[in-house]
Amino acid sequence: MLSRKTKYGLKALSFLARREHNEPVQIEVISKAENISQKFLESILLTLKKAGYLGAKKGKGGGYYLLEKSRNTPIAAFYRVLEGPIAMVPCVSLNFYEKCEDCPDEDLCSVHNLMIQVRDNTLSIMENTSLSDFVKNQLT
Amino acid sequence: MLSRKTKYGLKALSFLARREHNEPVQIEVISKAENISQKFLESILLTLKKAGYLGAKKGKGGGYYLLEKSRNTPIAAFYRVLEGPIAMVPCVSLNFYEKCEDCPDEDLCSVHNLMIQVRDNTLSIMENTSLSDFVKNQLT
DNA sequence: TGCAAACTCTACTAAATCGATAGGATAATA
DNA sequence: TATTATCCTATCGATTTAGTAGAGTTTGCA
Repeated sequence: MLSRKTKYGLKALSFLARREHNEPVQIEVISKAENISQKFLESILLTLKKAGYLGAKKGKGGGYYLLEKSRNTPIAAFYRVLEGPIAMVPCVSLNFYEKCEDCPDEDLCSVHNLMIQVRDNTLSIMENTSLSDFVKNQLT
Repeated sequence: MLSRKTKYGLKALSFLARREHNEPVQIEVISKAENISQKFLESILLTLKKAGYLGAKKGKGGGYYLLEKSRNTPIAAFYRVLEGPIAMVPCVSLNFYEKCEDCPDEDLCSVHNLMIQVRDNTLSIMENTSLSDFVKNQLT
């Protein structure tokens, strides 16, 4: 299940990407447009900024803005920052690998082998969908 | 992320399916073979029994056994019983659908549209992998 | 009949995570 | 220097997770 954090983060990115110009938008504007608790969104946008996907400007006329390169960034990248591993089990994670304590041999674990398939499929979608693509199939 | 409950449940099903005959196996045997806390496994197997995938026999020589039809049951079915929805967001779930409060129009939500793709891909794997298939690619 | 084996069921708990909220610090603008 | 808006830390209640404890029930067997 997607956490609200990730969902809200993607919606906010989507909101910013739908604008033609990457100009600062106040948190309040995004939170109202997307029906997200403002304080919660605040921390999410900060995370995305620290990860290098958003810029921020303080003071009057300030806000968060999309960094141009983020338009070509795959959703997988945002997902990893917001949610963590894409894999359903740490032992098949590419970026967050961890061995299972209970499993002596991964190659013989049926769960492991199935989850590799699931990961590959999910990954192929998330890696091949950029933020621009993500936003493309909708109006406004 | 897969919960331990689901992971253990699938491992236990896998253990039972790897045996040729569907004869009762004590919880203790499964828990030791698969390195699962016995008490925890107890409740998981009970769940799978109540869902109609396992049989149980009490007393000496008793234990849990696989119902033959479970061999042809897709992993998706076990997953739903153990973990819940396969979809990452309730608004794209086939079996556990719920509308998002924050989303006025699902068709215009980029998260919704992406998660439909992810769901379809994951589903196609889990619906097309039976317990027998699941176990096929391993020894012992 | 009675005992032991094994599942059944209810209840409880410690720890972690989630989804926020509060409030002050910092920086930019006018 | 006052205002605006992000930055940052800390806290919190509710829920979920991963178990544990222990008594109850059914079955097989001597």
